[in-house]
Amino acid sequence: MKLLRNALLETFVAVVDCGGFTDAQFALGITQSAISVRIRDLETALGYRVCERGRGGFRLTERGEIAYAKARDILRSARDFDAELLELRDVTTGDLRIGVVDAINTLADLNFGTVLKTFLDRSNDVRLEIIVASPTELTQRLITGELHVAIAPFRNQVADLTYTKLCQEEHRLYCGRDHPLFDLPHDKIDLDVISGYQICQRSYSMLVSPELQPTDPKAIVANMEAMATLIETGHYLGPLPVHFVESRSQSGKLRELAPNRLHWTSTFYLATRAINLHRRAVELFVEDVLKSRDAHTDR
Amino acid sequence: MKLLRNALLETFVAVVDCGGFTDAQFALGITQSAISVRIRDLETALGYRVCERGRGGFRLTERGEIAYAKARDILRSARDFDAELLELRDVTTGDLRIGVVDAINTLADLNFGTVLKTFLDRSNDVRLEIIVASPTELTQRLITGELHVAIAPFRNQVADLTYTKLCQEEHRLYCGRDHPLFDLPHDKIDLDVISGYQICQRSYSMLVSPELQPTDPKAIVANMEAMATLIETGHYLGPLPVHFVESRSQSGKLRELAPNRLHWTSTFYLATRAINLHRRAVELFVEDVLKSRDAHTDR
DNA sequence: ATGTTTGCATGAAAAAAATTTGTGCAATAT
DNA sequence: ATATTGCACAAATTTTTTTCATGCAAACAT
Repeated sequence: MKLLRNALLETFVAVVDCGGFTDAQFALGITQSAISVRIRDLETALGYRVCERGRGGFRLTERGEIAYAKARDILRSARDFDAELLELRDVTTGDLRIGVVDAINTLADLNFGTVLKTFLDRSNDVRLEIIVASPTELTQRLITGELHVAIAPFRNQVADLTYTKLCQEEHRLYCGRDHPLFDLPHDKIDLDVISGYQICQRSYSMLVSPELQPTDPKAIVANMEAMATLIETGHYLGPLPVHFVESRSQSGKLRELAPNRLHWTSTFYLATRAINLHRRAVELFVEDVLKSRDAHTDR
Repeated sequence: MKLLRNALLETFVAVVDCGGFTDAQFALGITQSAISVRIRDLETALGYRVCERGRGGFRLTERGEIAYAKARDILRSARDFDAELLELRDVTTGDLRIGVVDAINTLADLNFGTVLKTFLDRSNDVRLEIIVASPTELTQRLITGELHVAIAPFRNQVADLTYTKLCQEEHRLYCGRDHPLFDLPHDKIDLDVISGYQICQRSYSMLVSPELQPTDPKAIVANMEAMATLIETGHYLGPLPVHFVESRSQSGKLRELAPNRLHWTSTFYLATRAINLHRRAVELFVEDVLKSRDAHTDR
């Protein structure tokens, strides 16, 4: 059911997403002719052309770009609005837009997969959307309402959001099989030795201790897989979450460096805007996350 | 033109505002019968009853109350959305919702009336809405988007809003004709004498100096007129803006107390959310306010 | 009590709006 | 040159919305 539907805007967004009228037919379930009329009506109402189309290809106009962005936003709000009104009865429905950082699957203490399963097992008709991004970006998207909840190691917490501590993640420094340090005895490896080599940085985190912070890192990655790949080249040292290394049974390909001295923990939080808790779907998901957390800490 | 119109919700809100179907006919320009069908459709879509109606009177249900509040909010957003898209061509249109504190008309350095006149003289088709409330309330409404701009002596400024200094307002302490202090010579009046009498407080401001702050004030008002009225009873002393007293030619009815020692100034700011400046109407209004301010400070 | 008025519901008819069908046109690909 | 693709448009059709006419029940007046 759609309460705050709007054919014109939905058509516009669908057409842009499909890159033209022809494909949007199937997405919208109406004929190309109807689409043509709708876009014409939209443009008449707005008083300007939103896109160039025809055999020459499909392209948004300058104003069309702005209108598209705004239209997508308002349609998202409209979906959330619908969900809020519908959830006044007891059904759980609407969007649930979750943001996470990457490599969260193997975080045992969180057990993201199980949480999702628990949530979905209620057999509700929630439309799930999972976005992977950096903590900074997740914060931004929470504020704009693009996300309902996010799970990440939030370092700088903003006032508009509420954070709930979830679990710890342990990071250690690794090197690959081809790296000079791979076969060196433990007692020969100290901070001085390590700091002689290139360290690959995580773009959004400041995990590595200050003394190892290279002034001008030669490699920066925004993804855990990419970090592991770079380390495996043997050209870089780099920090990785322990659970990530173990789960990939890469133990043979990577070596921990100075495990006693070099390990950092980052704290994972669940973040959300208070207003989102009015949404039943959000409330239930948060409940599931916390239940999972407590199940782990109780042991 | 309405782009993101929604007949069902608009009908619902209109019906609530009109207190029933019969009056809403004229507000909406459709027959009572059509309204009946629309409300029925809305309730079918939502799955619950939003209001009780009939000869017994009109009353929102519990869920209806919530739905009404949400519907009004989303319709407001929808109007703003329309305006944003329409203003991509060069017309200035849509809502302009301005918040001010009371007794702002006589604030000469601001000249609110002239600013409004300047704005309206552009003969645009902006729907103006002016809300009078306390600074705290104005701040709240700016954040929720209920207001686009506000002019008030904002004391605690929040991060989400941007403030621009406008002008100063001078306050002094006054007493009414029937007050014991009205005829006392100047040199007999000092802080000690004054603090022996009841002082009427402005509910939202902390203007009166700490030493005169009664621990348990006997009178609190949230309105300048009310403050003046109370002072005129002769039972209270109270602070008033100088321009306010002068403009009402109340000079004879009120007396300044210790004008040299007891005067406070509050600073007026223009506040807005950065996002609102995307609206042409808002941008132009802000421009007008600042132009008026500069015209005064230049002299 | 009884009749009247008020406020809303409902079915049928009418009006309005949106969609499909069928076709044409222009730019591109073959 | 011919076929194809992507869209526009007019007429016909379907769907939705509104009005009209009427009914009903609760409140009100007498």
